[in-house]
Formats: sequence, structure tokens, C-alpha cells
Amino acid sequence: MRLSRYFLPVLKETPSEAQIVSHRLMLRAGMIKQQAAGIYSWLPLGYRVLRRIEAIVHEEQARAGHIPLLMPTLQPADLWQESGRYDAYGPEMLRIRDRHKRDLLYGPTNEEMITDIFRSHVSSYKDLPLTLYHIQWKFRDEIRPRFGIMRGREFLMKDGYNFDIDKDAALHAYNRHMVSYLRSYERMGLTAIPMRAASGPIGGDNTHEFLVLAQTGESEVFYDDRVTGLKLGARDVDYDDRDQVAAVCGEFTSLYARTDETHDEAAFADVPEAHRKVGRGIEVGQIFYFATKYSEPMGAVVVNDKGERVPVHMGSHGIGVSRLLGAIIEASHDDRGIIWPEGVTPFHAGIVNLRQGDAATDAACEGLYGALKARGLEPLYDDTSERAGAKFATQDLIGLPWRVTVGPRGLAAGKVELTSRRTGESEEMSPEAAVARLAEIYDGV
RNA sequence: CGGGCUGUGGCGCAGUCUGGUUAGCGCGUCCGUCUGGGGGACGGAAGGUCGUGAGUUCGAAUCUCGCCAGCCCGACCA
Repeated sequence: MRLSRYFLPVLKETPSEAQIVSHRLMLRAGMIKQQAAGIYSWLPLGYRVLRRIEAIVHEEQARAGHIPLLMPTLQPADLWQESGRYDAYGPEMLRIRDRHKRDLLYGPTNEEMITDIFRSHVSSYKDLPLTLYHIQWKFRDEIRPRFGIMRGREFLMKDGYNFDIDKDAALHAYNRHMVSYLRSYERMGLTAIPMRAASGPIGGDNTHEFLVLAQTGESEVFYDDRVTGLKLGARDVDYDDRDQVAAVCGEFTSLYARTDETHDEAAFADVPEAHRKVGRGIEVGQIFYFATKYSEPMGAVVVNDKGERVPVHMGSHGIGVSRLLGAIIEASHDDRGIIWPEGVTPFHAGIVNLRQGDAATDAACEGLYGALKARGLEPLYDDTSERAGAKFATQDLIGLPWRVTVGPRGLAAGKVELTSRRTGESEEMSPEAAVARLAEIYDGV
């Protein structure tokens, strides 16, 4: 993309409504625009990151064998009356009435609807296990939205639902989700710690929340800090192997890590003092096993191998896709702007032309731009006539992890400069070498 | 929803207390010249129903009342 033809309304000053860093930076970097309290438009740069995060979630769900579909944002009220949650949910649920005076709601989650889909089409244990998920906009009419996209009323969420014949199978689904989530967060450059949590309005006993440590987090967290060093890395997990998946989950959940909702001082005291940490965290996902809480009242039953009709065991599993942008920025920024991890960056690298209009510099930039695209990378070429300082400031603000700086001075020696946004380190090299290096960096991402 | 606060060009603000010609400033935008490796300089220009409605007054951004929107703290939540 050429910056001169893009839509990137960056701001030099911070709009007064924004308090926390992710909100300020998202506004300044021209990623979002508020349309009402807790409701945002996604401007091109923000939309790119949102789509990147979504893509990672889709890829990792596919790897775990989970199947995507898409349910509507508006749901009929009667489904929720069946489960009893229409009254239980309270004013946080946005209720709508159509022209025929039928009661609808803007879905805050989809357990009822997915259960309805399931019971309509599945009747035999032979069709299990089944895990369906979608990534769709949700609405929760928060009393007080805040922190920009982190605590909006409208938000994009991945929510998945597993249907299994018994508790053991459902717990395997639970574990599969935990591993696929850990892998998703790692690919986004985040360390998200699974913590034992409280179940809230979804219900169920078995539940973990995934927390990204950040000063601005909404939850107080208590943990053994050795948990932050755990990584899945490149290891290959066979999602069909119950024991292997369970072992990975055991590794990530055996150290003490809890939110204030489930915190146990006595158990926490057993953590060696040097590792005992109290901090704050941003919730970026939660998984639940809730047995037959919805299948029983809603009649989601299958015939088992003995010919008996039994309610299916279910769980649900969510990742806050739009919220993750805020969490990533909270975890990865400096005083000049955002620092995107390679996995979610809106563009792979910026090309900064220091002397727009100079024939040799322009030609070198065009060459780099074409060569990077030919390697399958998406560069953002700053071909505007801004001065160097302004271009650098914009690059730093929008946080592309790599910058190729091209100016007549370096070009005289056949060199461009490749700079890491994260470390600030620069290296001079030929344009060809810069392209090769970037291709190598993104090869494993 | 309780408490606190704010609405003035695209953004950040002053002016309001103490009412008075054409409502200012910085940034940004546009044009020109000089510049050119970390938000450059100079010259010129465009852009405002002062959130909104009613009232007080000779006169309202400024005073009064209502309404709307937004922000912060709390309770609530992913």
C-alpha cells in the first residue's frame, strides 16, 4: 500500500476522551473512531489488525478440528425464554422489537442458538464429537463502557461450542480449546495465562480465564511467576490424543494462577515467596465446561450406543477478538507508539522514502516495494512529501515492526537501513539483502 | 445507576466567574517559496448554528431552567 493513496488519519495530539494507552494509541494511529459510547468504526489500519487476529483464531481452530459457521447478531427471544436466560440476563441484554412486535435481542452470546441448531440436526452419538464456532459481533449494554475497544458495548468475539457424548469427551474438548487458545495467543505475541475462574452467567464448574498481564487490567491476579515462562513454542500437539492434550494443559495449569474471584490465600501461601506475584490482568478469553446445563432444558439429546436418549455434554469457549487489539497494545508499546508483534501487524514493514521526488531514491523505493510484494509481504510505502521526522514519527506511532529507510545518503553507497521498531536497532544493507531478511523474518510467522 | 466533570473550526485548548464591536491561540488542512536523515522556516488562505431547546436582557459562548451527548471514580462486566 502506498501511504499517499491510503486512509490513515493519524493525530498528533491525543483526543481528550481517551485515558488508557491502548485507547489513546488506537485513536492517534487512526485505527478506530468512536460512534457512540462503546461503539466504534474500524478504520482501515485497525480493520487490518482485527482481520489478522481473526485469521489466527480461524487457523488455530481449524488445526484443533473445530468447524466454523456463522450465526446472526439478532436472535429471537423465545430461544432465550427456553433456557431461562431471557429473564436472568438483565438490562445488559439489548432487547429489540420488530414491526410485527416480535421480541428479538442483539446476541450477547450464542449458547441457546447453537443448541437449537444442534438439536435440529443431530440425533446420534455417531455424529459426535462436534465443535462448532463462529466469530461474530456481540452486544452487551454495559452500564459504563470505557477503555475504548477494551470494554466496548459492541465487540467481536470468537465463541465455540462443543457437543460430546459424556463428561470425559467434553473435558477433552475443553483441553483442546485450552491448547488452541494458548497457541493463538502465542502467535499474537502475547503471554496469556490460564487461570482458574468463576463461571458467571454461563454456568458450569470447570472454567479457566486467559489473562494477559498488564497494569491496566480489570482483574486482580495472583500467580506463580514461573507460569509466565511457559511456552508452547513449535511443539506439535496431536489434538486427537487425549493424554497428550491433557498433559499440555496440566503443564500450563499446575502452577498457582487465579483471579481474585477464585483466589485462595492458603494455597497461594504454598508458592515460594520469590515466585509469588500479585498483579493485574486483561481477560482475553474464557473456556467453560457446563455439562448439560443447556442441553437438558432445550432438549439437545442424542441416542447413545445402548439405544438410550441422553442429553449431550457441552462447553463453550470464547476469545475476545476485538478486545485483543487493546490487550496487545497494552502489552506492547512505548512512549512513541504501538509496537506490533509480527503475527498481527497491519503491514509487514514500512518503507520510508527520505527524499520523495529524487529520481534515484524514488526508484529504489519502488524496487523495494515491488520486491517485498513479490515475496508475499505487505509493505506500507510512505511516498508522501512529508519530511523525514514526520515520516519516522508516523511509523513509530502505527508500530510496524520493521522499517526500511531509503535516502540519497545511504543509497550513494548502495545501502538502505533496516530498523527494528522494538529494539530500535538499525543495520545498513543492500536493498536485496533487506528484502531477503524480511522474507526470512516472516517465514516462520 | 450513585458521585464528580466536560461540550467553543478536523484535534488540543483559552475566553464563561465579572454579559458588550468582526469569538482567539497551538496543531492539522490548502497554496507558494526556501528546505530536506527524527513532527523545519517564512508568506498567504480556507474552515466555527460556541452540544441543544426555551428563558432573562437593549445585547448571551458568558446568566437561568430543561434536554442530549461524552469523560472520570464507584457498583457491574469479556
